Amino acid sequence: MPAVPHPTHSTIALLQTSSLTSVVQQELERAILVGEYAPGTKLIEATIALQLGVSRGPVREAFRMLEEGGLLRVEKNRGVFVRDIPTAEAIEIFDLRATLDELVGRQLAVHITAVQLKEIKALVADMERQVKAQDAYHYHLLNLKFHDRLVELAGNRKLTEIYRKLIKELSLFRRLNLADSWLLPITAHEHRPIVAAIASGDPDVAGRAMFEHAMDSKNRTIANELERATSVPLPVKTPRRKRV
Amino acid sequence: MPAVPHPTHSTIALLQTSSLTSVVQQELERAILVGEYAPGTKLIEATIALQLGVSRGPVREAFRMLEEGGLLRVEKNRGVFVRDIPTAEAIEIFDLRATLDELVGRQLAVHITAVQLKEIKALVADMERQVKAQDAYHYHLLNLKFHDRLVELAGNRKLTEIYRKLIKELSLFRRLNLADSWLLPITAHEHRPIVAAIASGDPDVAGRAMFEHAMDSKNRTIANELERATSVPLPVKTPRRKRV
DNA sequence: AATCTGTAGATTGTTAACAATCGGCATTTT
DNA sequence: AAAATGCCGATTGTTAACAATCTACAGATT
Repeated sequence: MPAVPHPTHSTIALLQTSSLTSVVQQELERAILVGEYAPGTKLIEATIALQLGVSRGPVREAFRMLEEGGLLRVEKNRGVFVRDIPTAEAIEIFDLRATLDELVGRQLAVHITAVQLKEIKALVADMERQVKAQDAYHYHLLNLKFHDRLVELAGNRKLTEIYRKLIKELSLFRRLNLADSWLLPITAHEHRPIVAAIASGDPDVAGRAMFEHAMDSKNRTIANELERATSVPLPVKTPRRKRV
Repeated sequence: MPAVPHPTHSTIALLQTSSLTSVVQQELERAILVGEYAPGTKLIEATIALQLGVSRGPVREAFRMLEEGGLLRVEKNRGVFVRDIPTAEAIEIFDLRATLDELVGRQLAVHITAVQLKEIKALVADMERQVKAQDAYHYHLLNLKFHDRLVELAGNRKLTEIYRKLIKELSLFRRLNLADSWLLPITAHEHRPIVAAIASGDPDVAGRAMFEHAMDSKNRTIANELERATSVPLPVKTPRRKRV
C-alpha cells in the first residue's frame, strides 16, 4: 500500500541500504580495527574477494572508501596496505583530539541534561568496577564508550564524525595496541573530576578538564612509545620499494 | 644507473601516481566545488564515464571516494547526488571550524616565523587591494588562500586535512554560493587585527581573534540565509567565550 | 661474487557484458 | 476518474575477462 516502501522489516532495510561494497567495507574496517589485519599488512583484492564470496569490484570500491577514511594506504600498481600511523602523526591526532574534547566539555557544561549526566556517571562507575576487577580489556572498551558518548552528547554530528575518524586512526598507531598501555588504567581516577567539571556548568572549567585529560593520555602514550623505541633495537624490516 | 627509478620527470611521476580513478575523482571534485554540478544534481555513471572517456569502473570508485569525502550522497539503486548541506549542518561545521581556527591562532602565536608572518601580511595587503578594486571574486579566492595558509602554517597536517574537508563541505552550503555574501567583503577589516594578534605572540589573544573572526563569518552567513528564508533579518548572538 | 638481463607468475588496472532494480506510462480495474 | 497492475527503457549492481605492471628468480655477464 505505501507508495513509498517503508523498510520496517530489518531484512528489507538491509537489502535497501547495504550493497556488497558496503558490506565489504564494514567487514574490512572491523577486521582492521580489531587487529586481524595488522598495520602494514598488504591486502590482496582477489584473496579478500574469495574469502567474502564476492568479485573484485566491490572489494576495490571498499578499498577506496577505507583509503579516504584513513585506514588504508594505496600504492598504485603495488597494492593496498593497512596504514601504520607514524608517531609524528599520532601526536598531531592527539593534539587535535584534545582540542575537540575541550569543545565537547564546553558544550556539555552548558547543555547536558540531568538524565544524560546520570548516564555518564553510570559509565564511570562501571569503569571503576572494571578497574577493581583488573579487567583491562573491558575497561578499555568502556573508556572508548565513555568518550564517544560524551562527544555524541555534545550535539554536533560533524564533530562526532570527525572525532570517531580520529579514534579509528589512533587505533592504528601500532604501539597503542601492544597491550601494556591499558594494562594500567591510570586514567581511571581522572574521570570523576571530569564529570564534576561538566556538572559544574562552567564551560571553561569543563573544557579545561577535558583538554587536560586528553593531553595526559597523549603524554602517557607517547612517553611509552619513546621508551620502547630506545630500549628495543628497532627491528625495522624494510619493504621492497622502488619509489621515493 | 639507479636501481630505484626516481620520478624526476613529471610525466613519469604522473603515471606512477594517477590512476583513472584518481583522475576522475579530482575532476569530479573540481567540477562540484566550482559549481558545475549544483547541489542536488544527480550524477549518472554512464554519462560521466562517456564524457571522461573511461569505463564505469573508475567512475564508481571515484564516487565512493567522494562519498566518503562528504561531497556526494549515495542512494542504493537510485543513484548518487551532489550533497546539499542543510543549514543545521552548516552551523555545525561553522562552529567546528571556529574551534579549529582558534587552535590555529594559538599555534601560530607561538610558532610562526618572521618570513611566514611577512607572507601572511602580503596576502592581507593583496586582499585589501581587491576590495579597493571591487573585485569580489578574487577577494574571495584570496580569503580562502589566507585561511588555508594559516592552517597550513600551524604545522598539524591532520588539522589541515580536516579543515580543508570542512571548507569543501561548506562550499556545498547552497546559499553560500548565491554570490551576494561575498559581494560585500565586510570581513576585510578584520584581517589586520588577526595578523597583529598572531604577531603579538600571545596564544590566548591570537586564538580568540581567530575564533571570533570565524564566528562572525558564521553569523553573517547564517543570518543571510535566514533573512532569505523569512525576509526578516534576525541578529544571531553567540555567547562570548573567555579563556583561562 | 656482484651486477645485469630477461622471463614467468602473481597482482593490479581497466573494460565490457550480464543481472537486478527503479521510474514512468499505458492499460486495466473498480 | 482514481487507483492498481504490468510492462519497458534507463540506470545501477555485480561479475568475469582482458591488459598492464610489478616481483621474484634463474641464468648470463663482468
